[in-house]
Amino acid sequence: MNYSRQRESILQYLRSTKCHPTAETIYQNIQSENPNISLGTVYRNLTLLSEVGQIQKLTFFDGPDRYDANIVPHYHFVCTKCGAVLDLEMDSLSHINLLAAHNFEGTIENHMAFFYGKCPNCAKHISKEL
Amino acid sequence: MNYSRQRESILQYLRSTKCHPTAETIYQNIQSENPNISLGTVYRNLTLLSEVGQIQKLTFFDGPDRYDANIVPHYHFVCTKCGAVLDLEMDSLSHINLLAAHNFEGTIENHMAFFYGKCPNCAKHISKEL
DNA sequence: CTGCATGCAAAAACTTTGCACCGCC
DNA sequence: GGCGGTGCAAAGTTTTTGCATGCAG
Repeated sequence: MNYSRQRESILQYLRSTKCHPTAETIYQNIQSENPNISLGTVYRNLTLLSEVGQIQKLTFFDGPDRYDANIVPHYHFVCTKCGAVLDLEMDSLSHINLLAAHNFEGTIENHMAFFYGKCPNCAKHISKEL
Repeated sequence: MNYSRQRESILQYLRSTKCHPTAETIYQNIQSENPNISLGTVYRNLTLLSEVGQIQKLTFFDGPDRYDANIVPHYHFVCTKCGAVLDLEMDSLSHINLLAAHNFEGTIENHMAFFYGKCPNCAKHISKEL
């Protein structure tokens, strides 16, 4: 994989934020550094980087996929009110792979999990309204 | 919500199968009963039914969303080889909500999880090849 | 009748891809 | 120079929506 300024820029941006941005958001935020970059290039590089494991692709219910440069296993929270995606500080749930494998004839390699509810901000506002 | 033959048909079909079909698959399979039904109607009803909690929408990494008439909490397995989606027989992991809530200021309402690996069929074929 | 539901087709939303050109090594 | 990467635009895929019409209550 050759060096490319665009890919570098994407990776830098992704590492600089905890927002789990979408391809579109990344595109907009690196345009100052890469005035001529195209959205297609952003997608191509995001796909590439996640294939080689340098970043992680996050797919939730709604909206476009999001990306995360934090490849240490961790879990995500999605706010059902404002849509924010946050990292959760919690231990690995690797034990649940065993639970899943228990009555299963195939092999369990891994799992994907996310949690949802109200984020700290929205929870605060809701409690005020009551 | 008024009665509609189309919605009834979608629900019936979904309840008759364990395949977790996509909107497209549902559409194709109920055409014999509903020759003039449109894909838009299928989507509209699937959205409606999942909003009122009569069915469940499943979003995985790739491909279109899938739907499940089994609304008893349960988990899914996705085969990384053939793409099959299977139900897992395992207990609820509701305890993981507590783990997630532990260092978190917001509220955890629920979680979504799926497991991936090789399904019984693919696992069998792979072990033969070795 | 009144309003929700439908069929149809267009469009929206998101992502991938073909192609000619460009830049890394 | 060769090969991988890019920009651009077109096309692909999945889902939603506007509108006129149809059916349930």
